Amino acid sequence: MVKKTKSGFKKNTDSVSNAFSRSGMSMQEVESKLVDHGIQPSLQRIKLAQYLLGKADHPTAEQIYTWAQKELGKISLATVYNTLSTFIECGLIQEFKFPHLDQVIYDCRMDHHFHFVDTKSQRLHDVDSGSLRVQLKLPKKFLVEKFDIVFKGVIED
Amino acid sequence: MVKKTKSGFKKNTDSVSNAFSRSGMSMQEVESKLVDHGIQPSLQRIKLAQYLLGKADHPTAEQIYTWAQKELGKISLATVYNTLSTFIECGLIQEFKFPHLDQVIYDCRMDHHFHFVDTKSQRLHDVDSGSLRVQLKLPKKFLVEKFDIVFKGVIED
DNA sequence: TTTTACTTTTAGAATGATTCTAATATTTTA
DNA sequence: TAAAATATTAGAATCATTCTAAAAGTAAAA
Repeated sequence: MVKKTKSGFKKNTDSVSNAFSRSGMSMQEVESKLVDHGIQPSLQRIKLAQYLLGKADHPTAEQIYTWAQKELGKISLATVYNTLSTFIECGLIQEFKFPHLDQVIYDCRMDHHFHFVDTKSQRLHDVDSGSLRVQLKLPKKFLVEKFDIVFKGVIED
Repeated sequence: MVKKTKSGFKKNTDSVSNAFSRSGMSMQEVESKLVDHGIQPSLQRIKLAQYLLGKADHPTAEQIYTWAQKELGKISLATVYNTLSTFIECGLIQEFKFPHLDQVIYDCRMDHHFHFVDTKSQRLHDVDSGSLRVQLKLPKKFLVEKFDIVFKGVIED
């Protein structure tokens, strides 16, 4: 379980490199963000959160794992999945599944938004919910609670 | 490969039951539909097409397999998947992947349409493309070629 | 502190949908 | 009919993700 703690706890920061000291959030900033979300800030969680919140762009679990291995030297793939589940549970990130991709992608944007898939690069771009208007005519017994949209296309150079 | 043939060919119709003689298409109708699409009408293909085109409602491969086993007595799961691929390749059906489901669903509607997921029953309902209007404001370099929408909600009794 | 109770991390096994492989059966063409 | 092509099959392989059960780490109680 992930429980709130009044104060953070000591971490074995021995093997911490500071590849990100210059980009994204600092360890401290990430740490308090985790605490804010009720997540105990272990080293692995801080590092993964740092990547997810500051550096990554719609990464897959595999990409996160690869990055984390470089960063931490050694981490279990199970930890990556466990941590991602925890982050999702606690509302730090969301996950998306796309028809064109057999892997889940993780997204640090927590607002309601959509995605554009560049079919050339396979890269994802965010589409703000404000840039979209949807009108739907259905029999009134269909009560729509939410909808997902994925746009596919190319990006002109 | 699936090649056009001038005429149909003999099938071992020995074990054919006619559970569907009263609903959906007849074997003959299905057979010519297959031929129209350049698909050699084997017994397995006819039966699966009969199910997909006339009886099934957004089935998964598993459901198709289960039905086919009852209908044909014996059929390989690989045949089900092979046949579905063939049907898709030849434009007889489409496949859809949904975020809420870990299996592909197969759809005999070939027009552009969308889906509504009833979160109570998990059942899918078709949404005609005409019942939807989407306005999108993106930077002009984003050239949208297509989009998928999935609506989620409940159906009032 | 020291003990005790939790929580986190881990390696590797398990799962489950789908695809692959390579052999056999069936059908078409020559 | 023989030869060539296509279809079907059982079972193995794949691959992302989840599960399991043990080991390591951390916090709170005594």
